[in-house]
Amino acid sequence: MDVSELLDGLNDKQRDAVAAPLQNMLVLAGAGSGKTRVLVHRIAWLMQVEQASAYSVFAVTFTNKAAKEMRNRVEETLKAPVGGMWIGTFHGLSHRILRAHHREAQLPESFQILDSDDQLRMLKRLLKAMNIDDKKWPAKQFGWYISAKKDEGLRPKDIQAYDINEQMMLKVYSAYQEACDRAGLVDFAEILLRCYEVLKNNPTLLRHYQQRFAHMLVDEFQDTNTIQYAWLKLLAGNTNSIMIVGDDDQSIYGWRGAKIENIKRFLTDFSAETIRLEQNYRSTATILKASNALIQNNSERMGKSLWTDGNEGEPISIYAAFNELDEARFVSSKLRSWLNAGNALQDAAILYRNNAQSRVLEEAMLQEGLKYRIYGGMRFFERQEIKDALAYLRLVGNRQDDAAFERVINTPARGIGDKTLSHIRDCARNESLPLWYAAKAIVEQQHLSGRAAGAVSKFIELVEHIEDKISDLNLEEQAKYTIQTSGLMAMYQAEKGEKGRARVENLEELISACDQYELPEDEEFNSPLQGFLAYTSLESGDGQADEHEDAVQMMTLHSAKGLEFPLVFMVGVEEGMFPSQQSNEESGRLEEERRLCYVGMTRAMEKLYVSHAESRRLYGQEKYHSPSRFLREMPEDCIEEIRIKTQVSRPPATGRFSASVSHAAFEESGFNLGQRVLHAKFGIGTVLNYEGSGAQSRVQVNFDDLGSKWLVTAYARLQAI
DNA sequence: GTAATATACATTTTT
DNA sequence: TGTATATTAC
Repeated sequence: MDVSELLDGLNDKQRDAVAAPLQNMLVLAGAGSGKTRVLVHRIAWLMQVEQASAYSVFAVTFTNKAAKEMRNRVEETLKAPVGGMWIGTFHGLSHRILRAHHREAQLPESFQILDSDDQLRMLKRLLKAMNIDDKKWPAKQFGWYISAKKDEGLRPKDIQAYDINEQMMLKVYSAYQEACDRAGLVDFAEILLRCYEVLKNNPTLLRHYQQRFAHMLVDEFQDTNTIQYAWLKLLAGNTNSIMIVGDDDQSIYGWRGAKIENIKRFLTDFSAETIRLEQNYRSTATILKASNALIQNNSERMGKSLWTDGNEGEPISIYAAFNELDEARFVSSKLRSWLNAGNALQDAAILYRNNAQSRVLEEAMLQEGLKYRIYGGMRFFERQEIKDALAYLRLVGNRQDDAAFERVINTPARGIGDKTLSHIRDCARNESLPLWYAAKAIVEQQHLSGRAAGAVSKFIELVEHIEDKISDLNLEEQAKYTIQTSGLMAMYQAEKGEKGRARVENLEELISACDQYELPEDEEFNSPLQGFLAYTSLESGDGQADEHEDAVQMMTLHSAKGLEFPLVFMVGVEEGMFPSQQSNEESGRLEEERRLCYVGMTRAMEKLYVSHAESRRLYGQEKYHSPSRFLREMPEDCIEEIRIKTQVSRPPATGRFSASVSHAAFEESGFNLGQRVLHAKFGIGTVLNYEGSGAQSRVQVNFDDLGSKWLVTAYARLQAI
């Protein structure tokens, strides 16, 4: 392959990054500036020009999807498979190191991974055992605390608890950690922290990896947290060249520990050069102009301004809806026109701030007969039936896995109730035994009633039988046999309705996933099953089928990061929704909300619609939100206010919460709830409610002509009739 | 063990 | 308001 091909079609800045000398580098890559392309070409360049071996390349991403894409594109570019190259997620790569050095990490060879759900169950169990009131101390809080501390690289011994609250947190953290260690379990944060510690405490090992990975690349660096940064720094050592790619303006995960300041820290810690990619190949000039203007309201930016040599495009359309139903209907009708104009639905996306907003939209799509696909939600390997099956397989491979034991001991129901279980738990705690061995001991010591003892020993026999039987089978047969013999299949087959059918299908899907699974050759697993189990924990499985069906994409703004669509709707752009209520001025999270808005806007390639609703039913109550400040931050010449044509025009556009009808005036005027009233524009209706006081009061009227759904806030010009 | 009823609670999410 | 989970009743 001709080396110059690697630089062809790149702009100057991209070329600078790809062909830079071996040094530490920050590529500040704006949205749509071709950063993946740069990363991929850089790897190819290292191999072709710098004679780097595939073994020396280490590339880190946050998601499996990104890792997969990078690998594919590298292979495409080099026109050859690249074995030996480490491309993966922070967790995936750390896990790989832990597997290879489980002894140094003080983990059993068959250690298993706890996902957040497992972690929560584990904590709940622990809290019960420790007699901690679940009401006063919710398990979730502990989970959050533990993960946050681990993300900071802190073990219980590193933490000083100054108040009672933290003392409690610490106590549970310690107990939880002990329980995990005993059971050979690691949670997500533990994977990173444990890997970091292993490397740090084993200089020889560290040197080995430092020497091997001469070329490190990191994607989405603005999302790294403390431990990830420390881990990278450790691996990079003093001599390796590391290229990080990121965009401080797209940092939207501060709430889960990401440290935006890691980018700046990198510049000093690694004395790195900065290259800015500001040419955008995605959006129209108008969309970019508005996005740039918006993000300029943030302080402490590293500074970057996107530009394009493309078309100006259409203005951004802003729609003020009466309420969330109107908003949804607006979106669906626009999508209908889009489809009728010969476009594909899958080229359109609806973005919202929180998942709860999807429902009304979903209903509107259904009504309009438009196919849609909602991102997020339950993933394949997180489903109940799948986790049940995996728990059997885990227990077969690792009898110490208490989490798996708890999950399947009475699934399907085999007459082992709470009482028997607490016997087992007590014994396990007293003797410091894994639950499995405690159960065995209890049966042997005949501490149980006949029936319970029978049930428990039958369970023990079952697991041992499965282990015995599947040892010579291939992975697919192992899964099949386990799902059948455990009785899971029968149990879900007996479950009636659509749900049961779907679960059976999922179990079958799991078996075929086993069939398709390929054990990575260069990773150290003691069995294919071991590899598959790790795979299911680290790769939650994209889940939904029908991916090829033409459908509108619906997702939160967060999950839209990295994607692009010709047509984008950003809905619910109201104060209190976006920026969200809890991200107000005092919280110090406003800038992150603004970045989120920036991310949303820059998803749009051709056309962007932004909408807000004047009234919105939220948690059973009608809320009145003013348009988001973000709307005001978009330059006027980039936007166009639109309204749909109905017989009814909108209420006055501005000052709508001010005092045309004050509370006092309203009462004085003799209006009552249920009163029939006439509005100059909306016609006749019934007064439903009025609330607030003085200049803030609002009157809600249900207008006859608008249908019962149209609850409109009428601000003035009401006449009693 | 399941079904009915009470209660809490409600950004954002990958691994 | 609607959902997920906990508790209680059968």
